[in-house]
Amino acid sequence: MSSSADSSSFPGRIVRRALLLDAPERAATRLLGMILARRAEDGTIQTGRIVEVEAYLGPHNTPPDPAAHSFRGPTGRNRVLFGPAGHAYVYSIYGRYFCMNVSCEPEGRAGCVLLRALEPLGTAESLARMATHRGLNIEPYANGYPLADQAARALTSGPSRLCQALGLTRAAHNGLDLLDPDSPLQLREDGFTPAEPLVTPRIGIRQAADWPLRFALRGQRCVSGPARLRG
DNA sequence: AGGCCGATCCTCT
DNA sequence: GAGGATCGGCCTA
Repeated sequence: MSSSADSSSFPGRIVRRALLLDAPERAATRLLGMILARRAEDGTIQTGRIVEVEAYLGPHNTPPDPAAHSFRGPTGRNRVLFGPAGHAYVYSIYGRYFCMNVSCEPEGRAGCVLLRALEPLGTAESLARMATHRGLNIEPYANGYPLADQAARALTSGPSRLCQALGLTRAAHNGLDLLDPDSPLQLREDGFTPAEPLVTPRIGIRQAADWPLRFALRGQRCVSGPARLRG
């Protein structure tokens, strides 16, 4: 048998739910440095370290967050946000992409954290799988690390890129408990301790465009956005 | 029933 | 730096 640990089990250990039972700004900074890990139906896994996030506030806040999907209360699409902390909220955008959030706060409060970028992790085989998911040529990934900066960014720098790389869809992943050891999509931690994050306004929104709710790890190559927002 | 628009990405200039 | 793809969801009527 030549099944490497990488392709059969997730790295690190499951995150404690208490870390996410909190306001989105605090949950967001705690998510930085954690690992998002997905097990595909064929048993392979794809993983990345979270390097950029954005907080979206629930409608109970004053003032409420007009950029949040929960702004106008529960709907069929956003109901996961009003449920318990630590679940995946995956939605489709522009008809062709998905974005993924982590719900936070106690049940009834709809705060959440958008995952905007990952540093890809894993073996060459795993990186190549992510490249295939992204529709990229696997050749730059077939030898594993070190990955060129440009190749790493092409994989997982951006909220919809990371969903593509990990094969995340609304149909398969929306509502999953990220802290359940049997879940095919989990949040893990491996002892990585990030420094104080860069804090900026959120990207790509029109409402509340100046609220400082984007958090990124300084010096991380996969952080998205224009240079001045990448630390 | 219909219209509008987006927490994006990619291509081209 | 700008524009197009593409469609589900939410709002108005």
